[in-house]
Parts: sequence; C-alpha cells; structure tokens
Amino acid sequence: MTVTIRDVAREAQVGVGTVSRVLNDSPAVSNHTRQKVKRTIANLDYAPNPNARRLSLGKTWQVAVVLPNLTFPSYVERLRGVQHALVDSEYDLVLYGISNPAQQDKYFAKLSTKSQVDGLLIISLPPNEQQVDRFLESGVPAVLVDASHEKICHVVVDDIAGGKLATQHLIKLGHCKIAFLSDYLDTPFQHSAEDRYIGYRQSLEDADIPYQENYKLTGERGRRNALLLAKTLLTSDTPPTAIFAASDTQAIGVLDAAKGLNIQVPDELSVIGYDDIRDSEYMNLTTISQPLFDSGVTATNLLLKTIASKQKEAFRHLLPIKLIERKTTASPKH
Amino acid sequence: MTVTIRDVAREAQVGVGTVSRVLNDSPAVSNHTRQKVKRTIANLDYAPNPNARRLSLGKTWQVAVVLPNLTFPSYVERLRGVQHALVDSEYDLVLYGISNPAQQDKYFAKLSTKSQVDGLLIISLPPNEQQVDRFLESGVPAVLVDASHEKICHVVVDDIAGGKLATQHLIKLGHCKIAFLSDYLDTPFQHSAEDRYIGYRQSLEDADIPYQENYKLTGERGRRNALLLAKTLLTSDTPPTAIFAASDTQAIGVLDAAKGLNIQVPDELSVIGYDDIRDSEYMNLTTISQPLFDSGVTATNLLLKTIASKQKEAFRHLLPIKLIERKTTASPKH
DNA sequence: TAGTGTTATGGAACCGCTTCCATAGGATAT
DNA sequence: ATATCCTATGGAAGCGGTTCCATAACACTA
Repeated sequence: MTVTIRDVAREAQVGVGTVSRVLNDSPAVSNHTRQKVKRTIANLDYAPNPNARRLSLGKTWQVAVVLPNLTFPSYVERLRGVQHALVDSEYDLVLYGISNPAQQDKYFAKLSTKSQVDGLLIISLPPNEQQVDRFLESGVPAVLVDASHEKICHVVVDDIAGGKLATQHLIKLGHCKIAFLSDYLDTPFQHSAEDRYIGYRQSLEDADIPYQENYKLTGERGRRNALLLAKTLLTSDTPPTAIFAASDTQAIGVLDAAKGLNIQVPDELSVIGYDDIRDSEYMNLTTISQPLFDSGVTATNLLLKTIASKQKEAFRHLLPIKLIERKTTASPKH
Repeated sequence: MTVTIRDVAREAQVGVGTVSRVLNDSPAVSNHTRQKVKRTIANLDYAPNPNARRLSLGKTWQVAVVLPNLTFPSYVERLRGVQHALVDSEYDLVLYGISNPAQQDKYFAKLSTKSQVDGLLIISLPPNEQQVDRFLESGVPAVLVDASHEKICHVVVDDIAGGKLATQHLIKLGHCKIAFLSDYLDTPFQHSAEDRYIGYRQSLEDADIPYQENYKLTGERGRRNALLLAKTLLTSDTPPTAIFAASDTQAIGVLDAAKGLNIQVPDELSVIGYDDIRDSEYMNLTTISQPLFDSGVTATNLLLKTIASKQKEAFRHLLPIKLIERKTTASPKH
C-alpha cells in the first residue's frame, strides 16, 4: 500500500542505494540518474518514512520543549521564541506541558534518553540534582531557560541587576516607602524572584533606606492573589508610595487593587513590574523588560549548535534587561 | 553503547520475543520469567528505542497540532485544552506554528502522510480544497477546530447564534445604534467572523432596526487596530451607543479607545466582545463565551477516538456558547 | 597494453523493535 | 501409553530507511 524506497528503486530501475543518495543530495549520482529517480519519486508520490530514517540514522530530528502549562504569558512568549528559531531548522518541536512536580519528574526521566529526542529545552522549570545527573548521564544536549545550573547550559537574565534597576528607578523618583511583591521566595531551584528581591534589598541599603519587613509580600502567583496582597498592604496604617512587583502579572494585580481602592496611579502610588509581557504596553505599566521571546530564540540556537558540534561545555548566557518607563511610576506627590 | 532488547535478552537468558512481550504486557509470559526480565531491564537501565518501535508498529504515537503562531490568547487557550487531553494518553504533541499561507501549505503537505503522525489537529486554520483532498487521500485522521469543512471532522461553535446572542443582548438593553467590529470578513475559508456578522444582521432585522453601512468596521486583527477603528467611529457625527466586537481582543481595543476619548463605559457606550479570553474577566468585559479550552479537549478526544476506531465519518461537533454579562454593557442613558 | 584511478552504481547488512511461526514440555483425556 | 491440547518460549523475518563494500565502466598515464 505505502510506497517504499524499494518500489522507487524497482520502478526507476536503479538500486535502493541510489535512490537514498538522491534523497539525501549525495553528489555521487550522475545527473541523468538523478533526474530519472526524481521523476519516479514524483510519479509514485513517494515520501520517505521518517521513522525508518530516524532508526537508521540514530537521530530523531526532534527537539523537546518542556515548560509549565501555558498559564502565564511569559511561558508562551518564550515558547514563541523557540518556535521561531526552530522553524527554519530541520527540527520538529515536541511539546511537554508540566502541571506538577510528579509530571516534571516523569517527563524529565522519559526524555533522558538519547533515542527520544536530539535535544531538550527546559523553560522555567529548574531541575533538581538527581534530574540534572540523569540528563548528564544520558548525554542528551539540554539548555535551561529562566533557570540555572552550573552543569547545564542556561539562558537567564541577571535578576539581581534587574531588581536593582527597578528599585533604583523608584528611589530616583523620590520614593522611600517601597514595597516588594512576588511569589514565594523559598522555592529551592528557582531563584529569579529571590534574586530580584536581593537586588531590591541592596538598592535600599545603598540608598540608606531602612528595610521594612511588612513591605515584603509573597504569595501564590497570579493576578488575583497579587490584588489581594496589595489590597491588604494599601489599606494598612503605613501604605507604601511605590510597589515593585516581581512579575507584570502581579503588577497588574496591584493596579487592580489600586483601582478598586480608588488610589490614583501614579499620583498616589507608583507601580513597577518585571517581564514586559504583551499586556503591559496596553496597561502602560512601567516595567523591567527581559527579553522573553529572545530567550527562546537564544536558547534554541544554543541547543542546535550544541547538537551539531557535540561539545558538552556548560555555560551561561546572560540576556540584557532594561527599564521601560511608562505611566505607572512618578515622583510621590506630597 | 546503548543497550538494546538483545542485550536484555542475553543477560536475562531468554529470547528477544519474551523481552518484547514483557515490555508490552503480553499475558503469554510466565510470572517467573516476567520478574526475571523486569529485573534485568532495571539492572541494565534499559529503555526501548521509540523509533524502532514506531517503525516496527507503523505507528508514531504522535499527534501534530497545527495552529497560527501563538499571537492571540485564544490559540493558546485551545492549545492548552489539547495538551490537557493528551497528557494522559500515550501520545506526544508535535507543535507546528504557522505564520503565513506558504508555511501552512508546506506543513499541511508534510503532514499528509501516514508515517508522519497518527493524527492531526488543525486549529483556526481553514484548509483549502486542495489541502482537504490531500488529507483525505493520505488517510491521516484529522480534526479541525474553529474551522469547518464537510468532509473533515470539526469542532466549532454556532457563530451565527453567537452573533445573535450578542446583538440581542444589546437590543434588549434598549440600544439601536449598534456597531459591529471585526477582522476582515472576506477571508475565503474562515467564516467565524462572518457568521457573527450574519447573526448581527439578522438580529437587527428581527428587531426592525435599520442596518447602517458605516456601523460595520473591519480591519486587521489586533487590539491596536481595533482602537483606531473605534476611535474613528466614536468621533464621527453619528457615534453608536453600543459596539459588538467579534473578538475580545478587539473589544478591549474598543475599551482603550473609549478611555482615550473619555467616554464612559457602560454609561455612554456599551461594549460586548466574543471569546471570553482570560483578560476579559479582569477587564469586566461583557462577552460571548465560547469554550476555547474545551474546544481543544473535545477535538483531541474526537481525534483519539478516530485514531482508535479507524472510522472515517466526518461530523461536526457544535460547542455551546453563552452570554457572560459583566460591566461593559448597560442601557443607554439619555 | 597493462596498470592505476576515479566515478557511478547495486545490494547486503544493519538500525532496534514486534510478531508470527515452530516447538518443547506439561497437563488432560482416552 | 498414546493422542490431543495448551502454554510458554526462542528466534527469524520484516518494518523502511542509510551506508559500506564490491564492482563495473571508463578515463588517464606510462
């Protein structure tokens, strides 16, 4: 039923080797034969079986992308970058969405096999030591995005610098009652929020602004939760004049809270976010932009290079951050 | 280097057939042998080569999802549904993002081969006749989402009904100057916006409200473009009192425009969208909800069933729509 | 003319699995 | 005891490619 390379060979009156050579653009085929074979291929509407090819070659021509379920725009944006970079390569993209640690472990284990995929892109999912070991042992090229480990290539931004940049911006505007809001900081293998917090603390210190414990808000990620956290703080006795949220989604939650409480932004409250997701532009949110799309592109190119060269050096690729000044930060009025 | 099934067989002192049987949970293996083999597999850290398996079985255990690049939340939401439904199946998800018709044609052609994937999920990308023919000829099971064709299974909502629902809601509130905004309607194979428009027109007619040509706005999709279109209309001599946008993204653009022009929503202008994307809830946008996530789930289950049963009947699955009343629609005040 | 290369080609062997067929051995029936 | 059936098992063949090796055909050199 399905037409194979042998059918083509018979029909074109050549050997299977020759057909294969034509398929793979080997120079060792005379022009005459090449044309003949190509004609036959077209006539029979032949398409090579990719799995046979993969088995024979020991190469899958597939790259796995593992990331948390696409619940936050930043994941999507990174994925888009990966996709963009993959589109004009020969590789297909196999997507694995993770919704809990057990699933992460399952897929990480499954993908720690050379025969599964040619490469691994792991986005916003810091692997634990055991998982790292498995990756290394398997020899599958892997690149981490938005997570780091000294033994695996990774693409990250300097989050401490980012935290500083945001905080210093607020300080320069004249704020000294600056709150910090993020998801939980004590997650063992994901340091970006924590690094931003470190940057925040350092900037306060550098400017001789005393740190206040009650200005540190952490909670489950998400816009709604950020709203609730911010509401509590803003209705307390000592409301801040500025809030630095460690993600735009959370910053937008803060804006929601301000709106709900009839607090004018930026006149009565400055808000700065982090990520520069798509929505931020429309919300006119001042934020720290980290190149999400580019992180995907960069990581993918890095991975493809690693696959091609078979080199196994683990290195870190730092992506630049920058301050995007929009309309949610201003000098405090009073 | 890599350990194969023969290594396991030799080590466990059984035949390769037996090992294969153990791997595939065949009942025709004695308990004693099964344990022995399982132990050996664990000892050798053996993992079967999926490509060899695929070649031998003539089955890829992969499903391709083809959709436009993830530039709009509705695509992402549908993809999430697919993912969710696929996670506890045996199938992996291969992602193809399309950014232009040439690419669509390229990937559609590539995927019109049994040996490439076991099934095809095509989201918001209506295939043309030639492409449909290729799909049918290849025999690859396919399901369309948010697009329809009589010869291929598809999962859609009744967009005419949706257009009616939205328009009737506005009419019931007392509006009669109702504008319609969408992307271009003359796209040959994608009828959802057009169907919504038809529903809009019918509702007007049913209510004896004369249709006004200048209340029909179409343009390139996207929030910013919607803003511009709405701005023009709202600053004209005869501004409408309500706008029905054929997508939430565009409805939010309309809200942007209103804000920019200092027009109060809903007091001076009612806005209703379509899709009920995540952001709509936060924006308090009244909208027609179509089950995006569910469309992915439903289509995937349909596909898996088709793959399993090998039946080739093309049928339509209609998903329910409903009106979500929030805070952007009200009776006109004057 | 024989010797040496070079180029184009055919086809066997191999990639690592599944499955079918043959068979051994044990249980049951007669 | 022999015939019959059933179960568990070994291993060859096959899935559809690629690649290596052998060889034929044809220069070119001395």
